[in-house]
Amino acid sequence: MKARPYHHGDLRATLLALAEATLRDRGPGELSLRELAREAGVSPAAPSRHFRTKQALLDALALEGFDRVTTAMTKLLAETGDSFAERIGALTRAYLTFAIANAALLDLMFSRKHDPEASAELVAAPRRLLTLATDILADGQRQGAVRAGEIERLAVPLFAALQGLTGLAVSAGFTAEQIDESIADMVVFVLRGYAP
Amino acid sequence: MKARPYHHGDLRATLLALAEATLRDRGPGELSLRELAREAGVSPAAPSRHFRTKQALLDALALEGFDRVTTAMTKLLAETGDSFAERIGALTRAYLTFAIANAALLDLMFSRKHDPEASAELVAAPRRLLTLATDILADGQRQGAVRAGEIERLAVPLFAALQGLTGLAVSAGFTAEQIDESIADMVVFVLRGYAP
DNA sequence: ATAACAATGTTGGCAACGCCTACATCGGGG
DNA sequence: CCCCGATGTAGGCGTTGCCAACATTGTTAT
Repeated sequence: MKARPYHHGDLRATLLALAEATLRDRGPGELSLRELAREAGVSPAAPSRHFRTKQALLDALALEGFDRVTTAMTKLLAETGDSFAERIGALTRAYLTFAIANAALLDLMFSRKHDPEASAELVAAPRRLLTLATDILADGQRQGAVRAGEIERLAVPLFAALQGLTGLAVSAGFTAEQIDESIADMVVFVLRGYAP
Repeated sequence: MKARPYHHGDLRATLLALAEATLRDRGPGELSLRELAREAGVSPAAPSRHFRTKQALLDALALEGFDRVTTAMTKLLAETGDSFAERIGALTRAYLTFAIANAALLDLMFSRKHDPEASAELVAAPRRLLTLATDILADGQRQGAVRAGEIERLAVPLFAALQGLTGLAVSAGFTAEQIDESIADMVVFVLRGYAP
């Protein structure tokens, strides 16, 4: 029986979890591979087995973030009614909730700091998120709640408003009440913007 | 006469200029005080006279960015007609133009990495930018182009859309044509959203 | 004039960091 | 049973941000 086995067991997952914790409550600048290794009780060079570079770890973290947010949102949207207004509200609420609970992670996800052509996955991940919204818009068009037009182009203001709202809510430290208000306002704004 | 005088002359301004250049074309991660000093032809510790810490330099850079964008936008707005639609269009165009030309700088300005309470200036700087927009909204209300409501709250979707659009345009690498399209779309969207 | 002074830049050094190469240890498949 | 790939360790290189002590300059007061 060893106090500390030579092999860690699941270093990769442990590192990702520790990294996210550090990211959340100490900021991205404080994230150091060596310190992660220390916290995991492992040698400074061990993480390199799983992430060849620090950026690789950040990319993996971002990818995990995209997975989490898309599954969370698809799940919530599945439990939501079919009306365009309802779905826009659910979309906004879900995204804003995630953004506030994972501000630093979201920053990381959209920071254009990933290597030039990045991993193919990191390019595809945001697209799945995007599709969630374009699908809602397409449904809205079928229901007559959204005016005609090319979906991809119609979607731009929606993305922009959503992404911008999260930034605002986080950086301004919105209270729960302000969040509710801004979601309601945003839904009204979007419904009017897309009305035929 | 000395080839390199002991005193630099205007190290502070030089450092800021070099830092912005580096930021623009090599990214924020590549910004090193020592390298800036090297490029300025000065000893590694010299910058500390003007910026006690690296973050202090970044804060100064962000502040300068806010100054530049607000003056650019106020100037452009001064040359613009009085109609709400015109002013919203000019606002959007001006901000988007700046954002695309100074993507990394804008990132820095809104990165919530500035020290907790930051310098008072860094808190006030975004507010001046914000006021530019709220003033337009207030004018719009007087003209009857904007529905009634508390300005600060009404402004949230506008800020969100504006800020989000810049992020989208930069990260997706919008072409000049796409930029024009998205500005037009955004104006329509906003006008509908605020119509009484 | 000149002495005191604050501002500015230099030198040297510290600890931490990311990353690299070579080696050690484990566990599972021939 | 043994070998081999996967995983972790050891040690080291070059760089970084930051600090303390010292040097140089321009100004200001006497």
